[in-house]
Amino acid sequence: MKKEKTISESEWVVMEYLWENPLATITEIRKALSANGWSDSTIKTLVRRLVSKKAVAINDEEPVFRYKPLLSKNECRLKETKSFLNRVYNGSVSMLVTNLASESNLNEKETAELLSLIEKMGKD
Amino acid sequence: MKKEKTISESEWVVMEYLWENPLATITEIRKALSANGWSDSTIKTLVRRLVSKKAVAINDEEPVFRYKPLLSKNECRLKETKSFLNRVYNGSVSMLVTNLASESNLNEKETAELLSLIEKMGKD
DNA sequence: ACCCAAAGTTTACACTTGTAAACTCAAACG
DNA sequence: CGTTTGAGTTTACAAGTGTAAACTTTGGGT
Repeated sequence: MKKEKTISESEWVVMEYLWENPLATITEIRKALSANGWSDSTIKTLVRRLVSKKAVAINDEEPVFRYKPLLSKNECRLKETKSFLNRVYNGSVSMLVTNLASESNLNEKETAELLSLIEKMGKD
Repeated sequence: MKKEKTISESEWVVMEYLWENPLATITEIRKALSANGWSDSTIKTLVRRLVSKKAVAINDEEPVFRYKPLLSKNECRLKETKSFLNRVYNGSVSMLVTNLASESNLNEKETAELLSLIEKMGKD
């Protein structure tokens, strides 16, 4: 069993940026993320940790290093979604959606339609 | 700013049990959860932490202590769901559902219907 | 040729989480 | 009554996270 390193909340923010800007330099990353109130050091640490988790790779052809995500946004999302679903909703998509629906303002009929569609998704 | 103590993954398992069995005694909790491979001590620690996080209350009227959840499953779920949505899907329900739909086997038309329903939910 | 700022590396430190042993105290058993 | 046992409390300890300072090296400017 490998370790299955997870991406932490703060690290996600960095990943989001890298997904939008693959091959960014640190300067770029710093510029963009310092708005979050993070210091230089913090950002460097986050990037370094992502590299050591093999979520980001370093391109060191040129004088400057460029950082590139190794995992796609989609695969990360799916993984997170799955673990979230299991933890909070026993893996049941329909329960999740029911909850979302009840939080917003769908009426009875709409909710029913929604659920029947979800059912078609097969394994909830 | 209050601390916003969060319930960890392991603690969540304990909460699940308490939601099903409010006012359970430790012995009961232990019996039920030792199946997860946790030692006695571990379970006691988890319960204690939940108490200190004010997620669980102690009823000490009788000789034995009984533990009771202070937060409902629904409110915990909603809170988790919201933070998950923000973290992973920028708070967009429709993006989440799109992703779930694409993972299963909805066809074009079904997916479209699903999305239009989700749109009716207002704020994505 | 020399200094500085920025890139990259090392070290730090408190808090949370997973996991659990050790200790204390009272009730139950024999 | 003394001993075992389980409930509750204290202490432990490594890994992960948030957050960042300090140190080192090096290309660019003067």
